[in-house]
Amino acid sequence: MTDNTKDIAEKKLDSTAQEDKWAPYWEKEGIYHWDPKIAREDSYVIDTPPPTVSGHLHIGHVYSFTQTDLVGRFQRMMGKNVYYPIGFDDNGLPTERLVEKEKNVRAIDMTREDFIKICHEVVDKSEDVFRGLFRRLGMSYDWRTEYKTISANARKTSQMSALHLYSKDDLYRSVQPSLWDPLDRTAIAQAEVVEKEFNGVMYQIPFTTEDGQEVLIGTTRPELIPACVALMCHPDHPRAKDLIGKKAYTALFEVEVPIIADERVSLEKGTGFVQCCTFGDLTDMEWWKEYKLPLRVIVGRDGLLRDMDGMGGQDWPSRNPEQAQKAVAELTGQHVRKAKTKIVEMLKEAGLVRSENNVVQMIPCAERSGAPLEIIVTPQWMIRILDKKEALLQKGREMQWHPDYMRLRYEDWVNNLKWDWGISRQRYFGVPLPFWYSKRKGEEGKIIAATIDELPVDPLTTPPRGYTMDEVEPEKDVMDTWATSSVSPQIQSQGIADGFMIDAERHKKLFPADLRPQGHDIITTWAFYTTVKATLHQNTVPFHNLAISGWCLAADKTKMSKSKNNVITPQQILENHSVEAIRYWAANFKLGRDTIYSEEILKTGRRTLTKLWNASRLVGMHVSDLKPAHKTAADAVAHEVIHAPFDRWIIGQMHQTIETATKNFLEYDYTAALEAIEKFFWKDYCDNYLELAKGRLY
RNA sequence: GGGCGGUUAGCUCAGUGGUAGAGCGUUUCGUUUACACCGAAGUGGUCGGGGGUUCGAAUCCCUCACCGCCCACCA
Repeated sequence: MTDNTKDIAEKKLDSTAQEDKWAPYWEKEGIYHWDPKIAREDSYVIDTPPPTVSGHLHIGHVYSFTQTDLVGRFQRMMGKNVYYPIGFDDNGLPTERLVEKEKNVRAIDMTREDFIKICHEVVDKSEDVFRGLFRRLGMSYDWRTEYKTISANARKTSQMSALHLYSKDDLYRSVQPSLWDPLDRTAIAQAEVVEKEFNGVMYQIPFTTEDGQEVLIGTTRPELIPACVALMCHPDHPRAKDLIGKKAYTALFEVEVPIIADERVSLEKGTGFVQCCTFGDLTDMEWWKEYKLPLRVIVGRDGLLRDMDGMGGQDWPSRNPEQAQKAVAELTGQHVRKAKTKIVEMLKEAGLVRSENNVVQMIPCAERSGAPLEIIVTPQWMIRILDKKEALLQKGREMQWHPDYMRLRYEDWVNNLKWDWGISRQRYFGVPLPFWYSKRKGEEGKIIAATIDELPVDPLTTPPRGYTMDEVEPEKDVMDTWATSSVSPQIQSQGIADGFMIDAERHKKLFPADLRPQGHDIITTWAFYTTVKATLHQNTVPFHNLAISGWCLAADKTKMSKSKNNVITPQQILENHSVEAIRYWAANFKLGRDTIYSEEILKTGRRTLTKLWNASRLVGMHVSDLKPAHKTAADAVAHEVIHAPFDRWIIGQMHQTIETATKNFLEYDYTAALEAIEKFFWKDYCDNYLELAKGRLY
């Protein structure tokens, strides 16, 4: 008996046994291997999302990754040489937080070296679990391509990207106000900001003008009064004419500031007057830049108030230096939140709180730590994107988005960009920025960039060519993980741009990719940043198609979350359902659509699998001894072996189904393909054809 | 505050101008030598509300409501 006939003799389908049986064969035969010798036009390149190693894979991964696998398998069936890699995004802040939690340590309490060592241990362990799950799910990856964003090759590619951008002045270092997370003590990018609701208090506080008039400002951040550099007023305010150009004195500190008119001050909200501080929010920053106001930064990297010594001196002239210094002494070293309470007390004592109203405010916070953000002035590495909005929009239009409306999220984001892309992080486990600062006489502070052949490099341990470690100050910052994952197509294709190539031949075959599959939650990060990099490096799109998948939601249509105790893990489903049933479930929902986890569909999946199995058994029972004289049905028809009208009918139906399913699949509509195939198989083939065929058989 | 998506049978979802669909559930009947089930027939919907365009609207336009997501510096 052959293996096949043995299978047929098995009455009941045992999916797991079948998987275990076939997996080694697929592996051995390299069924899913990409062949570098085959031409680009006969290939199909997928830029698989490398899952972030920051916890466990969730059911959403199973959902979306399976949807991509369907497309990959379809392209393979179309005869394409499919490049379908898998990687892990295993560095950066999310990973650090996982490590800190799992090992109960804090990065700031240990040496960088020790921390990185622990990081590697934790991610290796997590990745083993990820690998096991992906294999179990039947993902048709070419496992030879497996990469990590912290691997030597990824570090090299990522640093090469930095060097290329630096060489054309699209990457620059500058000391400027940037978004700062005081809890994780690092700069963050615009995409990592989330608005959170807080109950705050709006205070009305009087400033006085040089001629003794009182001007009430509205503020929810009185602790920033010492950082005030101007008093802003709307030009149409009834008092504007009289006040503009005059000097004002801040409350309590009595520091002299100019009164400036600007339309960004609202006449309706607050008092019509607002203090401009360095920095309370983005508008402050805009005013500071536009009116070339002085810098009075009083919030430190740890969120504590500091550096107010100049208060009352020449730089910060105060009418009442003694009172100012007293207040400074009280506030210095306090956390912004405590400082707020403290200063309100002091203001009240001085009779300077005219009103207070409870308000609900939306405050920008760090996505990862949840801490309210500060805008502080630090040296950071930025990628120039604000001047390239039009090019980025154009690239967005050159790519096919599935579904198409997801493009709007991208465009909306690009249109609303407010900051260049900050990529430096004051953290530890990440790809180092490949730069040093010279300490040599005559070139102190000069930035020294690594050369390509030195990559990957860790500036902390290796000096630039021609220098000793003593002659340079290494850059300590690492890159944000998006700075690296945004070159995933380039990591795979081993090249960045002309002159920045690791393997030019391979690059030609794999870049741009055909497909980027990803979730809609990271359009403004991964899809956006990858497009930025491809635009800046090659002035091309990074991929031709985006397949945007939805989320798997809990039964109450909300996101699964531990706090709500409504999480269903991949392991749980795998215990109760076969992989095929799970794949069937994932195939039932269109791209971009969120779905509610449904046992019903899984049951239908199992039923369908059983039906397939049994139909094969029926056919196998009767044809196992046949040695077909004709390879294809069309052949057999031509030779009049198949002559009955119902034979011809089913063959016709099959061809029509193939045509429909192929058309659907080419449009990334695997759901419609499934529907067509399912109808053909169940209704036409089983219910009609096989039932009729029984009359012939028995 | 702006944008996007959704709202279709009890449930999960298809359906983008031409007589309302699938699967599950449910009802009845039939099968039990491919099918811890399978088959046949049936039940079930004024397609979220209102208005408009059209010979004709689930589908296009306007408006409202609710749900979800994305975005937003309002002191």
